[in-house]
Amino acid sequence: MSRVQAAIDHAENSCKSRGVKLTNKRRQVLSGLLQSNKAKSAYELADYCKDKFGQKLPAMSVYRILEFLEEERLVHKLNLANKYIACSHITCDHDHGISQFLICANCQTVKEITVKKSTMNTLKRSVEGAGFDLVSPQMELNCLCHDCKNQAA
Amino acid sequence: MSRVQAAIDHAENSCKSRGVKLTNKRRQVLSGLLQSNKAKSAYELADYCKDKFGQKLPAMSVYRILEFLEEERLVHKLNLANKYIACSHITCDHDHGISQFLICANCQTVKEITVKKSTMNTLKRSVEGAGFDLVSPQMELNCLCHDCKNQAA
DNA sequence: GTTGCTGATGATACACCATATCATTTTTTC
DNA sequence: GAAAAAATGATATGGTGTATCATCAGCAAC
Repeated sequence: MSRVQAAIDHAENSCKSRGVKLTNKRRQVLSGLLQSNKAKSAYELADYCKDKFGQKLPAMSVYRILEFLEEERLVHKLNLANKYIACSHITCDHDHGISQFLICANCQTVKEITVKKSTMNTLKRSVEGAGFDLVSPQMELNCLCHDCKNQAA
Repeated sequence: MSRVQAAIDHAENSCKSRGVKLTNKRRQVLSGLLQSNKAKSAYELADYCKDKFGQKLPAMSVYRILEFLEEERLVHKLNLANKYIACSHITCDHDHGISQFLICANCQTVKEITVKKSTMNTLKRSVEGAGFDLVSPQMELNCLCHDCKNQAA
């Protein structure tokens, strides 16, 4: 079974156990995100669904679907790029730590990493010392992946 | 002399020594950013200039001016919020470290802090271990300032 | 001083991301 | 199978940003 199919099956079960429905359209959008490791915009996903499944999908619906998938913790929104990616831990059963996103500014490839708790705690203390609270310890870091870096060189 | 005026004078000298011109419009946009500590969008700055100086300023010009001010290291662009702020170190003569931005998700107040070098190095190593390079070690952190947090409570 | 160059600004059009609103369809539930 | 709820469609609009071409201001050289 493909990695994508495995993730979708997992998502299906997760939704069922939470009493919500992974409808056909929602599955299509999720698969669009799963089949690559690049971040995609809502409009790109609408195009993907039209091309791949032959069904026109209005942008409005894609946004609603992405919102649903976010609530179910199946996708993440990357505010830095205004794009979306599948959560890389869909198939994990265990609770996972806080994700940090490395976004390649050139090719949009995204890698989800976990930063050591102690580093995040240090950061948190700096922030609180300045009179602010982190809304979410999820950071988005503007990067270049090594492929793009080597190409540029 | 007001804090704003001091910063503008400093910017003026800095531009002169770099052989570029801080024109009237550029000064107006910069003053729009300096007179508050909130992040502002290009369009908000255009409105500000129109209201305050009675001169219509097309968005296109504001973007060009912001680009100029960024190159002169007088302002920062916050990609997370699609807004801009004046650099909080305009009036410093010394070179300063890498800035991290705390952005209040509610009121757009921005605080520019410096994180310890060792913390940033740890982060950098994590990123490089994942096959990416930081384009810029400038992070933008989605926060709530304590004022907004207390209001919400 | 006027010719021509350069840098700065204006005007217009357009692309992309996102949401508001109301209509329609599909699915549940009884 | 009718009423209620959930999901999706259609349309309009707003915010951010860029591409492109035109115009204007300052300045150098003759």
